[in-house]
Amino acid sequence: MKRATAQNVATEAGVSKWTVIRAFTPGASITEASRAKVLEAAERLNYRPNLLARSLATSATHQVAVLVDDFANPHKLPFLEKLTAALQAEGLVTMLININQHYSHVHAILNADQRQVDAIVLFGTAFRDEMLTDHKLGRGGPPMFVLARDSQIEGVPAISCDAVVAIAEIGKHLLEKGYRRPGFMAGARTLSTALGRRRAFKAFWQTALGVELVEMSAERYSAEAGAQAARDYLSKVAPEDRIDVLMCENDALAFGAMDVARSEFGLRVPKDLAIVGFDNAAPAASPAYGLTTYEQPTDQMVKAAIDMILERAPRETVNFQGKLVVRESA
Amino acid sequence: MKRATAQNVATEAGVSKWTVIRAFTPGASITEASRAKVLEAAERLNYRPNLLARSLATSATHQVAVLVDDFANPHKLPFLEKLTAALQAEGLVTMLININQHYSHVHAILNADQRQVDAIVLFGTAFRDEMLTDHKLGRGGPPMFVLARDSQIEGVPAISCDAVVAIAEIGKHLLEKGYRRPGFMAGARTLSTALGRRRAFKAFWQTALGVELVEMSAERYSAEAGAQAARDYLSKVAPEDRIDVLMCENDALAFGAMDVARSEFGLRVPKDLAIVGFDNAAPAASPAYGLTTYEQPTDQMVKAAIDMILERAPRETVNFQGKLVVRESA
DNA sequence: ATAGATTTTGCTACCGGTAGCAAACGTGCA
DNA sequence: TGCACGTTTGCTACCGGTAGCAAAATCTAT
Repeated sequence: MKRATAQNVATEAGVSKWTVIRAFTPGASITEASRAKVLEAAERLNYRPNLLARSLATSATHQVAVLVDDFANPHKLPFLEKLTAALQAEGLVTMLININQHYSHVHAILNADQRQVDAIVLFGTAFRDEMLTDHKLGRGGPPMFVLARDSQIEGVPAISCDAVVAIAEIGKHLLEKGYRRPGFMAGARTLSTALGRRRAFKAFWQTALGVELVEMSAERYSAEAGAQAARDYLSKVAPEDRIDVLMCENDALAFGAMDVARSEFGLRVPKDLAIVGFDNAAPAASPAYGLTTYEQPTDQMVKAAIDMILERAPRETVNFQGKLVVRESA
Repeated sequence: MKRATAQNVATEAGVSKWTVIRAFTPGASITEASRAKVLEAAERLNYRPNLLARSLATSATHQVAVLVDDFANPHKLPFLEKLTAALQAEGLVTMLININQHYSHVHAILNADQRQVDAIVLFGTAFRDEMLTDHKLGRGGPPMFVLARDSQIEGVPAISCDAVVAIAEIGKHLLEKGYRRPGFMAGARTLSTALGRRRAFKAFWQTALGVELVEMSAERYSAEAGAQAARDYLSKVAPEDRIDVLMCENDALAFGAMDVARSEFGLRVPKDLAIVGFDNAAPAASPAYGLTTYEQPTDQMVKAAIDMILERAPRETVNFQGKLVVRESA
């Protein structure tokens, strides 16, 4: 049984298909009598308008592609929740695209473009700038935005949390607490400049105390990778030579690092090793971790993204200020 | 600058638009010469086919709506990762729909239907059966599937993890460990029958020892809600009257319960109170929790869902067997 | 009753592809 | 050279809507 079309309903109701359309268009010029007649016929035939056809005619799909590559970060889930809710509140639908080895940004952007999405949001994905600048992906396609990550790319505005301000606040807190031998754990080395946190943290200690940062890097942004990186460092360096505070590029890494420090090396956090994360993911608040971390203003960021997508705000990079969440770990 | 259409490319290349289409259709009847000519013209005009128009003509969008309402459960993220990856591997795209107070199942299903999705997956969402049975949503629309939850609804097959088998395994383990006073924490009371775990757990103890289950329920499926439910119970019941093992409907609840038991009531887990979860979410493996839990066979479930969507397998309810993951907490 | 204004309805053309048939083309063989 | 045959190309019709104009119907005022 095929679905009924406006034409079918029109025949059933004894009017033209344009009258049917009008009955379903709020504010259209139509008499109550015809509207009622049409709606009744539509009900009988179980008619539901075809949004695909509408999108084709109006060239607006009200679909937004959201690219994600980092499903190991628990912080992504509530963020994604807010993003989808906000999009839906504006009548937009989320096309969730999983970027991985089998499905690159190029794939994703090409596909989203051909599906005529209204916008493409790179939600914290790790990409090389060349990919977007070299490639012809930019021209003529839907507007692109980078959310929760930096972007230096012309024409691709970023909506992110100001790393310099955040790191300054974190650094100040650590300095006051008396930590003097800082370490930094980055995820996915080649792309870690993406967040600017490493750079800012390094610069902070350089300026404040003239000390050199101990750097380590995890394979990916996940608790397991963070655990492994911490394990490598701790088993390599003698207790007396170790850092006294470890800043992790995000909470996922910090959870892994804290687990290893405590359970495999018997270190007390923060007494033997203080740990700081970034994102304020849910487990950070748990007494099991009590992780000092930095909370991104996700509500503001989501709102800003939506405003740009809908052209209610200029499409240019914006940085928001988050807030330090001090807990037991540092 | 508008996007180029097949007609534009045709004019540019000096052929008809059907020849252009053929140049982009694998296996179509076309000479190498024309194909080259067309591809070159297409390149010049930066032509990209419009999948919306194709979908309209072929009535296949290769889009699958995935409904989620439970973003507080960390288990959802890796599961969603697998699901999207598997869909993408089959050329399907995920329309992620966030079910919440402002956007009901009815909204979501109506919208997805009008967008002509190829299938709708209710991914662990809590819905009342009447909603799907009463409503005309079923008829004529895309096929619907329930993933990671039970479904008694005619025509809406479920792909889930066998609760009876799972609970039997968990129960057997707890019995062997010597626990005798079991408690169960459900999420979202009105819908908790959805998972069948409570029922199975109750029946298990009834049959095995003839003991009555102590039941508590959380407002939602989240760590916070689990914490609150545990707090209510522990502060109400004197230490000597308490249960000795608490089975939580999912890990999110278990994390909250364990946090409260340890940090607010000073209980040792599992000595004073053993705790069991369900899902084997990432933090369960962390030494900070060491949660004994049950792992759903997500890979199998995803594969089964895809097979049903693509009609490679009969569209009927299937139950898979997961496996018990024993850790320190019980 | 009638002219004029206003509302309602129907129409053509279009969005950008696909399906499948018919005509044009090229080739091999008698 | 002519014909049959297979391949390539172009065509009409269609998918299910929208835009905006023209015709028809209704309303208002004289």
